[in-house]
Amino acid sequence: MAHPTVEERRLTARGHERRRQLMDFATLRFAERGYHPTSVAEIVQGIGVGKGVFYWYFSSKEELFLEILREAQQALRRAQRQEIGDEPDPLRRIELGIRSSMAWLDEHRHVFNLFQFAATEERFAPALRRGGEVAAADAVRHVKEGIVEGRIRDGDPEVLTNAVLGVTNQLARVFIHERGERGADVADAAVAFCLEGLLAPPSAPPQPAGTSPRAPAG
Amino acid sequence: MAHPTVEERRLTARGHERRRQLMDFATLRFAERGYHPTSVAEIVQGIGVGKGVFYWYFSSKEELFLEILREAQQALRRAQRQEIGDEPDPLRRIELGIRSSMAWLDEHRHVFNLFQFAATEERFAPALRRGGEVAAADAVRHVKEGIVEGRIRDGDPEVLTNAVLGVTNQLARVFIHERGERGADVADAAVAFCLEGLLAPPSAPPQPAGTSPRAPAG
DNA sequence: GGGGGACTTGACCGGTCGGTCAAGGACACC
DNA sequence: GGTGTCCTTGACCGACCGGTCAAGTCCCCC
Repeated sequence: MAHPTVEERRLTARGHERRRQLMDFATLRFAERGYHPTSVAEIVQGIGVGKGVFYWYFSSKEELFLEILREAQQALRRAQRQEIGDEPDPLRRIELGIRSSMAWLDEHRHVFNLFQFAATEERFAPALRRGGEVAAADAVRHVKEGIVEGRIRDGDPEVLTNAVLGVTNQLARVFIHERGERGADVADAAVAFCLEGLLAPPSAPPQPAGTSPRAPAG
Repeated sequence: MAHPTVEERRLTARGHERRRQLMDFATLRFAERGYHPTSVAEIVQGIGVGKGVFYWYFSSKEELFLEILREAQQALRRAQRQEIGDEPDPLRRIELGIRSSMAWLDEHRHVFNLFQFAATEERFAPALRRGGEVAAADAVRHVKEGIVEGRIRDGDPEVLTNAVLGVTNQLARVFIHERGERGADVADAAVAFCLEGLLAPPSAPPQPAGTSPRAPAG
């Protein structure tokens, strides 16, 4: 056989570098312009190489996208694990999960669109879901523990977990991705909402309309 | 001029029917297979007409998509307005907003992917955002009122609103769109989470580990 | 019946896209 | 200088796609 399969090709250091270069550039383009509108020709032109280079490192455009997806999910998950460490408190683990996700999405803003797009196309949705479910399973465990300990109110752990994920995603998308705010600040808000919800604490009885709406004592 | 522009064409009843047929079928296909992988040829074949029919009713595939998007946003918003009516209580308005969104997304499951996809492509994102911001602005008003009345805890109204939207979207996507559960049930969970958050009510002091995690008295 | 506008057909076109491949470096090691 | 492996080139290909249009058909109204 003339050539080995792309998958079983042994790359030199220079080869790995090119591969990285292709993946990074493609990620940017996919995120900015979308997967389909970004052609292979555009990608190779962007880093100034011939088309053959692309197909030396990836067997298809689709495979490249799946690879990018896989790597991003892995990295996000790794960031979470590292931040959570061996924290024993389940509530605190959830908080750390939110904060690390926000931080990671803050640096890597561009991958947001990729996740979002992947969910909308038959070919990519399964891969995205597989990764997402694995990550969600971790969080569900923390929630379950929290319920058992009586720290988290009773309810379906999967529902609660997804609610937390929803808050995190939406706040990240709107305030980090669209408005460019700092991840740490957004994380504070997300944590507060997830823990306390909307309601004002019952210790402060409902005030008659017209009183100062802000914190009373500065 | 031989033909009027598509936009200024006067349609008979039969014409409106065809237009509906095209939009409905295209919506399904776009949702199932994605916008780009769905060709115009596929759409017209699906309803058994020639290609010219498509371009009699729409000036381009892109315009069709934008039209579908616009209509869906309008319908969702209308459903919300109708449900909320003139309810005076801001918290209840938020709740009704969540419930009506869930109900609408329950019947129209397919449009979910369209919104998601639209956000990932340059050409469609602005249109999506415009519609989304208008709808969000309503919700922000309710939250602000709730804060003023002391019913909602202090915080940036936009953040709180987006958190609620995030919960709604995520729960709708996972439990309605992916798992096919009933909208009403999912709405209950979403409302509960948004109001109360994760934490167990402080009235019940943290129990020593090992006690019954479920409601104590059935 | 005939005139005209609403609608339909489907072959056709230009262009682009993902992917191939024969050929040719670059570099290492003998 | 020869040999082999890793890498690169870019013209080329077949397929498909969005969009056009000349030629109809249908049907209502005079």
